[in-house]
Amino acid sequence: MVEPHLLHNAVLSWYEDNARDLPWRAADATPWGVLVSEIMLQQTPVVRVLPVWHEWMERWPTPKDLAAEQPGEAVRHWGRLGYPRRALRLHACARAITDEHGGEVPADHATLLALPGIGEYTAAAVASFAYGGRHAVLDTNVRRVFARAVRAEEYPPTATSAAERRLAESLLPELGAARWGVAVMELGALVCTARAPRCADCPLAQVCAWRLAGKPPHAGPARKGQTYAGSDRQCRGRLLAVLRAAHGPVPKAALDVVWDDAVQRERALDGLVADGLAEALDDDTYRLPHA
DNA sequence: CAGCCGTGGGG
DNA sequence: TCCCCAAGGCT
Repeated sequence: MVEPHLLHNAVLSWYEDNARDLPWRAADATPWGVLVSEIMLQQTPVVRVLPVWHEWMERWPTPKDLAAEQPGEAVRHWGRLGYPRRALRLHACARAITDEHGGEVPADHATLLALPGIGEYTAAAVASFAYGGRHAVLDTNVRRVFARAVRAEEYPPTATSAAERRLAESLLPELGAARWGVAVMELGALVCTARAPRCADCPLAQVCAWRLAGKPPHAGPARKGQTYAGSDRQCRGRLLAVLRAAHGPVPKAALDVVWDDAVQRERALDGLVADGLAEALDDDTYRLPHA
C-alpha cells in the first residue's frame, strides 16, 4: 500500500484546484446549513439540492425557525428531492436541537448520532465539516476511491465493512482531517465516478491499485436493480405530491384519481399515514402532518 | 441485514 | 429506451 503522505498530498493538492464552490462549504456557512445540506444530499445529486437548500436557509436560518413550523411544512418545502421521510426527520431533528441542545447543532459525534435521521455517515460529516472534528467520513464516494486506489476493486462491498472503517481511520491525518475527508469525497464525486471514471484526470492515477491492475471489472453478482414503475414508492410519491400542492385538507377523491389500483393505493396511503407523512382527518380528508 | 424508502438525469 | 445511480438511514 502507498504511503499515506503521498495520498494526502496528491488528493489535497487536487482539491485545492478543483473543489466546487458549494454554499455549504462557504466560510459563512453555519453548522445548521451543513446539517441541512448533508441530509438533503443523501442519495440526491448536488444540482437538485442547491435551489432547495437556498430556499430552506432563507426560510429557516436556524433550527429554532424550523422547529416552530408544523412538520408538514418541512415536507411541503422538501419539494421533489425524494425520500420525504428525510424532511420529517430533519424537522424532528430541529425540534430536538431546539429543546435539548439549546438550539445549537451538537459538535459531538455520539450526540449527533442520537438525533433522528442522522446515521454514522452524517454524524461524521457534520462533526467534521461543520466543527473540524477528526472523523472518518465514509460515504459512497470515499468508499469507492479507497476500494479502487487501495484494494484494486472497482466497487466497494454492498455494506460498509469493518475493514473499510479500519482503512479509513488508518488514513486519517492527525491534522486537517476534515479537509482530507471532503477532498476524497470530491475526488470520488468528480473524477473517480461509479460509471466512467476519469482516470486521466486523477491525481492518484500513478498509484491507484485498481488502475495498475488493469481496471478489472467488478466480480460477482450485479447489484440489485429495483423496479420503480408501478411500485408502492411511485404510488406514495404521487399521493404525497397531491398533499404538497394543496394548502389544506384534500378530499380522498382527489387522491384516488392519481393511481388506478385501489388496493395498492390504499396500502400506500396507509403507509404514508403510518410513516407520519400524511394525516387522516375525521371527514375523510387528508393533509400534510401537523404536530 | 436485506429490503424498503423518491426522483430525475446521464450514458 | 432502459438502466444505473446520487454526500444514507431505519427496521
